[in-house]
Amino acid sequence: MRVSRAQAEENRETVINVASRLFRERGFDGIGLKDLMKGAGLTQGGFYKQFSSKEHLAALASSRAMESATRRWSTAAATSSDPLEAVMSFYLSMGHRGEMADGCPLVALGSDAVRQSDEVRHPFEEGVAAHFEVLDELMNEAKSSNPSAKAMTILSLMVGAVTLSRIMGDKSLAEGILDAAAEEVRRIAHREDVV
Amino acid sequence: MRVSRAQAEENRETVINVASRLFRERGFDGIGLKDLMKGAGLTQGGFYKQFSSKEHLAALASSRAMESATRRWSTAAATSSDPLEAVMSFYLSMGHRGEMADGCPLVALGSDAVRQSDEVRHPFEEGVAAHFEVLDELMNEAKSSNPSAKAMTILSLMVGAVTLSRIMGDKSLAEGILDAAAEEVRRIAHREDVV
DNA sequence: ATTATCTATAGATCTATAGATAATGC
DNA sequence: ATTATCTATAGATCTATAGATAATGC
Repeated sequence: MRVSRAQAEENRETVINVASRLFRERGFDGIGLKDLMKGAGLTQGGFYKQFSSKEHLAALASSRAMESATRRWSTAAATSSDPLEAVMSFYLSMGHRGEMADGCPLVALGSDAVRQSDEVRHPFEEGVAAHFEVLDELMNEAKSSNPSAKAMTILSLMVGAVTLSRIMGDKSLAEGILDAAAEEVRRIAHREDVV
Repeated sequence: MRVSRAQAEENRETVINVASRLFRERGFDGIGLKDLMKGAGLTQGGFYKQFSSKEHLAALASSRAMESATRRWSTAAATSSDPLEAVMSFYLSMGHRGEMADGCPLVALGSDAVRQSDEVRHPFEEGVAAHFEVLDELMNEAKSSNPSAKAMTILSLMVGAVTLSRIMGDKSLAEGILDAAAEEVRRIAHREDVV
């Protein structure tokens, strides 16, 4: 029954990773501890030896999901000659629209996050700030402690577009929303700043 | 105990209205039938004489919330000399950011709606289409069966901006996101279409 | 000896139903 | 007589806890 300390740590990580997917797929209230633990190949009873509460796991899972999303943005940006196109080509795609579990947590859980405790909402807030930074870097915006208006606008547009796209059952309309957003992001990013 | 038929119908309407507020405030899973009925001054037991299931009430409440949101847009547009500014001045405001229960259902329940049954998701889909139409009318876009790219872009941006604004605890950043979105909406709406 | 995980369960809460109650409507 | 709403409850599920089990770690 007992496993090695290394295995136990690995199990804990697996639970967090599974939770980060399942919360995005079904919502914080849409999945219970029994199924979360089962997803990691464990049983419910061990949960409270690993985590202090479901809420705490939600915070850890949200944090991990947002970090993974930020990493996906900066990796795409770093490995392409056109960083913005690289980000848009996965984010504003029908593939991303259809993939809840591995997609952007801001889209999958944005409206839920607002209703959660500060402990759970905070990772989303940090993640948004991190996304702003990636955007400002890839657009070569002047370094500042505050995000640029461009970065705030582009992220709002991208998050909103995927959200609306998922709501629309009509596939061609869903795709139209993503394409319209992509075209607009290009204009915003390439516009010269005027003072 | 029994009330008149007219009063019964009025009670049913009250339950739907209360639900449309409470679902936005706490999420579909965040409130039970007991509290929903109590919000209308009734008890839990009468619920199933009025509605076939909680899910059905969620569909009715979502439909009502989206209709009310669409009406708010068209009323604002119809009673101002600058329709777009009228819509933006309430939608992209800190007041709207802080008011979950009466605010836009797309922001309050957007990510939840995607996970719900078609019966519940459908009112959101209809509501998005209705918002597109209001936007195209107030921008005097050529009448078409499909929404314009401008309408799709503007709604995506506005929904995304309020969502991110609610996630950010930092008030001045939250306001910055709304202001940046407003400025961009103006540019998009006033841009001449180029072919 | 310690401890990671298991089975089992307490206690709360949730949706849905059954049947009683008391007013309306014919 | 009908029926809108009430009280009461069934049955499922959820979070959290208790204590048993069997492997690790010293």
